[in-house]
Amino acid sequence: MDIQLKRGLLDVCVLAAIKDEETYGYKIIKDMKPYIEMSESTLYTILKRLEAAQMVNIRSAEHNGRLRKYYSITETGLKRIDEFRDDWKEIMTIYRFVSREDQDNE
Amino acid sequence: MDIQLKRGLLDVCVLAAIKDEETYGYKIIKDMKPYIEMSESTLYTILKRLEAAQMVNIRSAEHNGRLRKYYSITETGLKRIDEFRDDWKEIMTIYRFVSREDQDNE
DNA sequence: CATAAATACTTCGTGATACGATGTATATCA
DNA sequence: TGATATACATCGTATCACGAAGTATTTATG
Repeated sequence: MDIQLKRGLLDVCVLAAIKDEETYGYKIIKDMKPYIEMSESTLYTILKRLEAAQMVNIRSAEHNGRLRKYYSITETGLKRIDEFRDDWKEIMTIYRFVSREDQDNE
Repeated sequence: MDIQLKRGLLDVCVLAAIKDEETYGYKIIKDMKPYIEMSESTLYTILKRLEAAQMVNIRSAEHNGRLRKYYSITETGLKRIDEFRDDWKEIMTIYRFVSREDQDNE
């Protein structure tokens, strides 16, 4: 998929992946793969950004002798998903504008 | 609307605005205003980009003593709109992923 | 046992691009 | 006369997705 088209989607996708359960970076990438793909460098950048915006909480915990960072969503993060649903209405309007057929032919 | 969300949409919106009739920059902005807003600097950058990609043709003509640049869409430009429709299917999948409700509550 | 692959996270540099600010120039309107 | 609309252009900046590369451990695979 076009990289520019992904830009407004990725943040909210990651939030959606975290929404239901505390999870960690590597798992997020695998969970989202059927829907949208992103590189590791992208994901960890996004997670940092979401933390700075206080949309996720981070907890470090040992797993198999290694530290793993677990992410959970915050109220602000949930609000962000709701806002996306509002944006979606605008996007649908745009989509109809772009994909409309000419009145005359067909 | 979130600036990042617009990024993949703007190019194809401009193409859609040009699709039906030869038009010019200032008019495009006004035509699209109900659907999506963009600054003039953004629009003219996009038009240049679309020209470089041979998705639009440019014709300069005098209007009221001033030069005005008229844009029309090319085959490549029409193809770009079609490709966007394919991308749209992926976007819908992503939307469903983001906006799904939890299975348990509600 | 050695080597490869998977897991897990990090840092760095780059390229694409939307925008505000600013500039230029003419026409129209109050 | 001054403001507003029309019409296009240039420049610098901030955001951000990505590939490349690095670190380190665990788990196959031969």
